Amino acid sequence: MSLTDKQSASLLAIDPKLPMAPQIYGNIRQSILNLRLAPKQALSEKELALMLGVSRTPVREALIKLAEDGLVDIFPQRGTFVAPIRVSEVLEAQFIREALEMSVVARVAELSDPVAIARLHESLARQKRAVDHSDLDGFLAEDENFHFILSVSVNLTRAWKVIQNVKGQLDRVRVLSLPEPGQLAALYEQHLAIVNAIEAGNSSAAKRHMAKHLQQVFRTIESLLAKRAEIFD
Amino acid sequence: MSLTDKQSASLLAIDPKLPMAPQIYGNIRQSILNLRLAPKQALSEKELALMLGVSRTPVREALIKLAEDGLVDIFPQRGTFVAPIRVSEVLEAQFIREALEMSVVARVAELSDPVAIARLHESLARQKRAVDHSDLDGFLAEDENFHFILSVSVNLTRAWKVIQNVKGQLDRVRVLSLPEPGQLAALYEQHLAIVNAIEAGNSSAAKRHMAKHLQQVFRTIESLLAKRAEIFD
DNA sequence: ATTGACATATTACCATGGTAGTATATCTGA
DNA sequence: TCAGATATACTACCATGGTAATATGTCAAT
Repeated sequence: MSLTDKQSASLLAIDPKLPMAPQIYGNIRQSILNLRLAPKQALSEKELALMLGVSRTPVREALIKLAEDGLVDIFPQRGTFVAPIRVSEVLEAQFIREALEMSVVARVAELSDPVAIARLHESLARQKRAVDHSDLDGFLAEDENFHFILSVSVNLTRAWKVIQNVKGQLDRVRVLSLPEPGQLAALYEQHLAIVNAIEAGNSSAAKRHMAKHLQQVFRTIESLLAKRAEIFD
Repeated sequence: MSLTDKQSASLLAIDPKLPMAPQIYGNIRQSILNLRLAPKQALSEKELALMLGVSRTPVREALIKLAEDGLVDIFPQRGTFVAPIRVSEVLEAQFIREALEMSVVARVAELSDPVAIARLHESLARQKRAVDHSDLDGFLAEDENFHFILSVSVNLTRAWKVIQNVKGQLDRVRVLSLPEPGQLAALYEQHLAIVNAIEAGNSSAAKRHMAKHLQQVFRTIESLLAKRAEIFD
């Protein structure tokens, strides 16, 4: 199927004053993560450039970065395709994220910075509102922000970049399971437990709750493998 | 100072049959890591392309990737420069590497795969030879391989990529301290302790030795900050 | 001597054309 | 009907030219 058929609406928001390559990257990335661009869908430089109203060069740069994220596969002289969801890569992304975020949250608990804790509580309040309104997109954005606050509060911006990169593989799986009832509330409760452990300065409890939180993905994969086999490779 | 003056010899090994951008990336990266390209040195697309006998496009792609690694700073419409060694980024790279490699080595110890253990012993033997011959470059290559074996033996190739990326920040510091006498032998002993813990299936001991091993960088930074202040920012 | 305005040079960024390599469709021969 | 050869279309990759933004050097005015 051609890209143009299904995609023309969402990919048009490019501000010509700002650097184009990062905008294009974010644009395509979002479309891949929410599965509007399906796994194995072909992505041609030329067609994307035409749709976005830019030249092929910044599109190419965006695709290269997506390939490093493992979200697209580039086959030289053959084509570029949205990467299928590979279970092994999802599990590895989970491994990396868990290793990093457990170390991060331990450090946050050790420092026990009041400003950071206040920010986390503000985030929790916004999450609660999203849960109560069943605002899925709002919750997802705030979930991202919650984990961002954790890393940045202990000055680990590079670690956050790594987490964010591998998180792409996980988000693509999670978006398939989150609409199920009760999921959002469960995630909120886990975040709350993490913050409570941080506030108590209990780093080992913080790590334990974080691990439990992140390992949600295992249950998700299991149930999806049966239902949506076609999007896996 | 111009690039052309000091760099013409080392940057010329480009094979035109293979994709150029990755070759250029590795080429420049190596030169930055061994400090032949000094921190704050200007790198212009045009000049690098001229020296390497290629066009500016693949050079640009290589520089973008190096910027993501934090090894160069790109200032749009102003110039691209070798990044100064920023202590905060070195420490964060250390944090990330430690979090990941401790989780990796724990998994290696839990699996206790005989093939992996054999490979690690072979690597140790090569390291021993390099130490006995005071072969610095040989040891560095085998050190890289040793850590590579750990990740790959438990199928964590993406984790290895992340480790390798952040390791750049650490290598640039380490290359300044490694020629000191006794350093190589100490690293070998630490590798040996790690393998022994793995062989015993003792994952917590493996983690402990790995942490001690990696934290060598703290002592290095301390001694360098005094002696070579000009390469820090 | 110092400051401000202006001209020049240099930069990264984007657009676009050319090329070698690969897949697919079409044709040929049995 | 089907296998193999050929032509066509498509791809990512590289080369190169144009452009707006920034830095630097020059010179006049005070």
